[in-house]
Amino acid sequence: MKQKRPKYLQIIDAAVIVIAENGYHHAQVSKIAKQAGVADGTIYLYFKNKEDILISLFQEKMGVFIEKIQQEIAGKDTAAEKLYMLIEKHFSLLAEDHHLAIVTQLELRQSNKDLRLRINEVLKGYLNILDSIIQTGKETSEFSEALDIRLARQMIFGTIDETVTTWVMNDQKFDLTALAGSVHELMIKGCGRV
Amino acid sequence: MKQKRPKYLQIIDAAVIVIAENGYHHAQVSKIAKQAGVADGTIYLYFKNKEDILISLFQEKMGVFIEKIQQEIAGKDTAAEKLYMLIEKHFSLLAEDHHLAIVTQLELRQSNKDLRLRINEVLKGYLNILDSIIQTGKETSEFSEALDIRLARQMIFGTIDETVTTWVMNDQKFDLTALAGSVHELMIKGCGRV
Amino acid sequence: MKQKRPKYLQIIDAAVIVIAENGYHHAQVSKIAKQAGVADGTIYLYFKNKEDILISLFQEKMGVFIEKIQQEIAGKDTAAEKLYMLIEKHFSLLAEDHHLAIVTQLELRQSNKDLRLRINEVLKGYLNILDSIIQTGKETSEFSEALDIRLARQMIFGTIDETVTTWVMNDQKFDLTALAGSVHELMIKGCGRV
Amino acid sequence: MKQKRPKYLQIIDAAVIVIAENGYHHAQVSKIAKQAGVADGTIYLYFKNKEDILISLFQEKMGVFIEKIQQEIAGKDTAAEKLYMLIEKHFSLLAEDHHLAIVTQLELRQSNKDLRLRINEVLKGYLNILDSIIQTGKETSEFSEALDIRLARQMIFGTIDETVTTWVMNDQKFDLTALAGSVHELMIKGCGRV
DNA sequence: GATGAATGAGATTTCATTCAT
DNA sequence: TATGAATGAAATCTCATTCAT
Repeated sequence: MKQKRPKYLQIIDAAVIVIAENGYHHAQVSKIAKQAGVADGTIYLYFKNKEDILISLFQEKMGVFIEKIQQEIAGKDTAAEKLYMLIEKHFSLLAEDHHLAIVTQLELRQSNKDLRLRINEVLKGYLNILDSIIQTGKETSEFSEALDIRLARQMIFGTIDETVTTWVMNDQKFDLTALAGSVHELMIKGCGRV
Repeated sequence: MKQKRPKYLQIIDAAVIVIAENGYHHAQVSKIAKQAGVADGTIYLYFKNKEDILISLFQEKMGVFIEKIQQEIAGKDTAAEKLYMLIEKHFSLLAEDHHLAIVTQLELRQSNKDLRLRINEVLKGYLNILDSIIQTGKETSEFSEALDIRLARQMIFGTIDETVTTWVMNDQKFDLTALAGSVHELMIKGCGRV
Repeated sequence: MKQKRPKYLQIIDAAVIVIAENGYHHAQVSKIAKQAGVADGTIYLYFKNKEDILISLFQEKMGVFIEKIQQEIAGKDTAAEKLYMLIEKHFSLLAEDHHLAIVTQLELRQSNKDLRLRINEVLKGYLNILDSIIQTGKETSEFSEALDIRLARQMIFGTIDETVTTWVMNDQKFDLTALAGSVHELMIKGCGRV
Repeated sequence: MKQKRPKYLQIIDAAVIVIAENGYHHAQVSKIAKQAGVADGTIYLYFKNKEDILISLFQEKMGVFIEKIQQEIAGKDTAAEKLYMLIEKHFSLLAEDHHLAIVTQLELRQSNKDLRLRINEVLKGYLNILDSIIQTGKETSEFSEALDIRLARQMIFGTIDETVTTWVMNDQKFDLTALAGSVHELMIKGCGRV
């Protein structure tokens, strides 16, 4: 018997769609409720307030994101392979969900400082994966032993993020996933031994 | 006789301060007017609307930014040296103006999609410099001939931007300019020949 | 076998506590239900709507109030003695139940005009006792024969009510019951023969 | 040249009318604005928020109230005469302004605890006049030297207030001002020497 | 009788922009 | 040019009540 999808997820998915299609500032609670097929007030049975929807949205989606990436890289031996899977998965997961891509790359960044600080907390889980890949790479001598982990992390995340944002800004016209190889190569060279 | 500073610039400088100190969403036109020492209505003699203030702000400040960077790299011979100056200047110019750093890295990103598209237009001038450095590097064989210019640009800009944002988010506690060397090294390795 | 306390009274007592502790405007039906240990919907099996809870509360509590006062004054001979018992009992009954005092003196007065008109209906039972005491006093010539019953009633009720309200507003810090004698003296002089 | 009536008073007068005619809970800011002939937003140029309108209303009206009463009693010699003027003026001022009477006796009492505490602050000015009349009466031996000032004040204010409220509740059908004499007599007897 | 998840109407306040002076 | 008082649209959230189980 198919279990009824909990309203909690129903609302989060509705929020992604509404924000992606209307923009952060035009994503009224009433629109989200309508999209989710519930009454306005029902939203507040599952979320404390509007901001809570957005944080939960990010946590929920980023949680799945991190989990999938961890599954993929667990089976890989080298840091280079792990990094490739991370980039490839990052690109493909967003390429598969255009709405989510718009929300994470453009709309959620319009939130205020407080919200962004809380989003950054969630983001730490992702950055920790990156750090551990880099650390592994240094230990196996795949990467330069002089490599500053924080800088390397900023390079990798900054490059990935900038690439995805460019792709979204260009209306997702080119094949994002196809870039994984080249981006990976750049990163590996940057991290690599001289 | 010293010319009276045009109100236009007076208002832009006021906007930078008000946005940096109050945040994008609390930077009301009336606050900017007060900081600039003019009446609310006066703002509209110099700017079409609030969005116009923000775009003008970015144009004005980015214009100076680009000009200074171009001056610095004009005297350098190699692509590597040019890239170093760009990174160093990028870091030092923002390190010198904390208000501006907050505005460009955090606050202006809360603007809506339309405004950010127009900001991206302004940003192109900066990215063009980057492209020409990379192109030069490829022509002189400093950089790999297989290097994808767009990807390299995204790596360099993404890394610089992520580094500055991290610095601002950490309340500008560490020495940003001191990172120029390490960041440059990473970029050069990423762009370099195998 | 002790009969199970009817839910009806259970809910009324819960309402007194919730209103006293949270204030009239924060006394949601759901809070009253929780305090009473029943489900929200159960409330509506015993009361027509929220207003009905409040009126019933006042009826129930005022009924006991009137009954006790009538018992006390029945044994007294003179109007003066009857009036003393009324004042003393009025003060002592509220001094014994701080929650109820807050509800009747402060919170229930925030109700709208309609509700207060209906509360006034209930109050008439009390005012009738007052009227009959005054009438008795006039007949026995304890009180001035020129005494206007309605005015005398307003004086007595107004004074008692104002005194209790002052006591509640001052966080019930002084001994309300101890004032019965002085208040009684004032009233007797006001009502008395020249 | 007739000076334009300040918007501040215009809005307060509008608030009295709207609250009297619609009841406290249906007196939306937009209704008050419409009645005052200004835009909704204009209200907030003169008042911090809705509660501020109500407090200002009470202060403004009570200020006039107190001033007029003080003028009247200043010319009187005995405490009894002063008390008579106070009662007579209290009744007549409210009898002249039915809207205001409804607002002070019924509607404003529906406000929350905070607001009522602030209203009580304003009321103190009135109660101080009462206290000084009673004090004077005691000093001139018009009143009993054993008279408790606080109790006497509660009797007088309680009786006046209860009388006015009864009058308002009865749709102002009887002649309130005509009661001044009888009420005064009651009070004087209550306060008087045995 | 009892439950409690779901409903949906309704109002305060902000702030970019205008325009008469 | 410069002013600043006035405008008015727009959206979050609460909570009394219902009804399927």
